[in-house]
Amino acid sequence: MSFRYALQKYIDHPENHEEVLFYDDNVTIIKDLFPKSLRHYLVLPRNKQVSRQHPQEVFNRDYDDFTGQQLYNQLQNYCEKAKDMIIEDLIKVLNICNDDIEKIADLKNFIQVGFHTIPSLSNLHIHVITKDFNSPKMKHKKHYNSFTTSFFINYKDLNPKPTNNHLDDSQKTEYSDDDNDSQNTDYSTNNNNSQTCSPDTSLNPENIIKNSRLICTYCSKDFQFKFKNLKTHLQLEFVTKFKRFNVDLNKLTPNQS
Amino acid sequence: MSFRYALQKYIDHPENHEEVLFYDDNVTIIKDLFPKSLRHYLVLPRNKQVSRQHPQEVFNRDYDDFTGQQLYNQLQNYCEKAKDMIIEDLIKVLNICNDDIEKIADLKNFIQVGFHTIPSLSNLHIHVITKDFNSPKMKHKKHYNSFTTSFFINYKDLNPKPTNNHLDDSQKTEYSDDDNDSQNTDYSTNNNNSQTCSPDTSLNPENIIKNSRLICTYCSKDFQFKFKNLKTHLQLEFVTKFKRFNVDLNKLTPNQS
DNA sequence: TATTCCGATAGTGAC
DNA sequence: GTCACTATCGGAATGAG
Repeated sequence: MSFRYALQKYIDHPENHEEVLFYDDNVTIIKDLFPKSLRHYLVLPRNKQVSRQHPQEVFNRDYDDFTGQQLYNQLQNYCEKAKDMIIEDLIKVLNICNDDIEKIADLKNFIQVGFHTIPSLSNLHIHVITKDFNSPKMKHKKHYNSFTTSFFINYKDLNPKPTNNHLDDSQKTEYSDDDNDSQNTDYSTNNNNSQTCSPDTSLNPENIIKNSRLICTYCSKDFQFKFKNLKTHLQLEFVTKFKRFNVDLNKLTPNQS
Repeated sequence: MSFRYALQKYIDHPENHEEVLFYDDNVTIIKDLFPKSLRHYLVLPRNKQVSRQHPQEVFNRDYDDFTGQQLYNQLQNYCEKAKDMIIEDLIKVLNICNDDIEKIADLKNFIQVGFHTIPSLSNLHIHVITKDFNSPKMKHKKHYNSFTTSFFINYKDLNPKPTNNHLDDSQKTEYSDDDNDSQNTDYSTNNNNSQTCSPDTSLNPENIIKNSRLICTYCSKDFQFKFKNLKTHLQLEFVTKFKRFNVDLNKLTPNQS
């Protein structure tokens, strides 16, 4: 078995692995073993047919026992569950009051959910990850850009049912809001395709993560291709964001409670 | 004083420095502090006017007290002296009999003399160096290619008096040999400009040492741009060449007797 | 874009 | 192309019998 099936074991035998946070017949939810942020979980559909799909097509076909739309809705619930698990964990770690709605809402907005355009691991997996990107395992430009450019596909953008997701304000209509959940979540990323590249290469997803400059997700500062500088800066942004909590920042370790 | 005048001290105060092997009013001869071969000496003209010349022009003008041709002839003698010093040193180190003409002739052919097209150090300096290029200080491609491509200007090719140096066999005539010394020396290098590059960049000396592939000077094997592989190979070639001498090869240390 | 190892490539600073 | 330091960029292997 090649490295491309490194996630298979969590699908086949979720009960055997420490890093499994939850499983049922439909999904396994694990801590990413190489977390790129303070919290970085993966939702793994266990259905064999689904697990071998590519992100861009998984919801645009039907399966033996369910439609693409049904699958989308089902997995969306598991993604919400993964988000909730992150929130619950952070509430504990950060000593947040359960009724501090503002802080909790802020944390929810600090989580993004979606796929990589070209995953290296073959088993379909959904990233549920906080947006600090402050982690020792965040080691190079492609790591960062895989979450902060259009290489990252937000889960919401894959809903096979047409919505107003892709319409700008002038095109929005009142009836378009029917099926969207009304949570105050923000899955958006810095999909800065507008950088000057030759047109052919900019369309290639591999080149997007290779050639996109490093833009801070907090403040949009451009670090060109100086990854170390970005790392230092992200650590500062992290401290700025989390120092208001009653906790030793050194104990905010990626995927560790 | 910037690093570009690192050699100035040997010109101003040759008596103060351990690495000075010889000096008189005209030149200082030193061991290169970062030898790129088993033996790597530098001949430094001490005349202020001469010291600030560029290699390509130094012999094509006249000076207050001598002509370019006179300077060329004078420095040629000092280069021969530096070569002789290397030979004498190696005869000792390698336990060679003084009457072993063959081995000594072979060593002479194993030394090259000349300039870098674009020296980084401003004081004019002539490299007198064995052609093994087997040294811990040989650290990257530019080091190697600066001695083995047309970036290296053989001293003989700078004689301002027209000779047959640049004529091919069909153009050679009997009168053209008048002023050349008749020693059995070979200053030639692998000036492989014929590698496929775009014409504009291949003419740029900086691009020659950057873009020329790494070719073994012993066997012409092409190592592309794999410098580490070349290093390993040069060490093997070195052992092959010197194992016939009665000496522990580990003691053949660059510029150390 | 899974990681890790190794090495090639590139920029800087040096007083 | 001086050196030495740091960092970025780039390829290859990775399994299992």
